[in-house]
Amino acid sequence: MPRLKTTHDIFSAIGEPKRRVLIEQLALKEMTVNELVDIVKWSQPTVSKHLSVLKKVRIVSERKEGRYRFYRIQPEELRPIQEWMHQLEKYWGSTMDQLDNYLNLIQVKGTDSEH
Amino acid sequence: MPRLKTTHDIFSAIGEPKRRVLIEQLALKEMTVNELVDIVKWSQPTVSKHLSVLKKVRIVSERKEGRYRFYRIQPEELRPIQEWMHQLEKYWGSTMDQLDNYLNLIQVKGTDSEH
DNA sequence: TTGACATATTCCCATATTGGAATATTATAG
DNA sequence: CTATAATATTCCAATATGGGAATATGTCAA
Repeated sequence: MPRLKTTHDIFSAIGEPKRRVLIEQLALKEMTVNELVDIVKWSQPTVSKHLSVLKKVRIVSERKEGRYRFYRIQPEELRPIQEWMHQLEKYWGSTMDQLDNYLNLIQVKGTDSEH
Repeated sequence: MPRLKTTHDIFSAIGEPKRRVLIEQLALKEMTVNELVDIVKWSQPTVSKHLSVLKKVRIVSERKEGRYRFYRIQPEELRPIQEWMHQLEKYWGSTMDQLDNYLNLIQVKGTDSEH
């Protein structure tokens, strides 16, 4: 048998670098497709398509207003990832905890959203 | 221009469900390829290949011992993911923090590694 | 209404990805 | 040495993916 389907969950969604960039931008504020296009400098269809998969996995939601569509992050949807990481931490103790503390302490350098 | 390359970083690596299963198993203990095969019930080449990409992104390391190869998790390599999430949290305040607390409190149900 | 704007969708192509099967490689046992 | 165990690698086929270009859709402005 050939291969199965590629489930489109949160994990695979953020596997795409461009999608991460979109998320980073939308983390700052709700935005319109063209606003995003202006910022990231990709074609409008490219942005729309990526938004579409982000929408499918619920990490972004869409609000229509006239001919504009505002996209906004749904942070809770990152929960599965956090949970997954925490599950793993259970078996490692220190290593990741240290990181956690480190990060909580230093609230850190610039956003790394270089595109 | 057609498309570019798919950078093989940690994010895309854990986008694959099977790879997550392998990580979950290796989180418990260092293991051999065949041990993993016994557990997950996929073909040996399938396991080896996934291990190979996990190795490439450094989330697992390999220790040779005779004809056996022990694979082990390198937890620090999940750091970029944690950092990324934390960066995002900066802009959201409560939502994810609450989750964080919740998770730290209840150290939780069984592993969800059903295969 | 009509034209322009904002966005989504479709079609196509190049490439990436995964799994299976077969085979190569390495190392140990006998 | 040789057979076999443990694992990696190669080759192949099916499918998924992402981008470009063109087009469709919906909505406002004049």
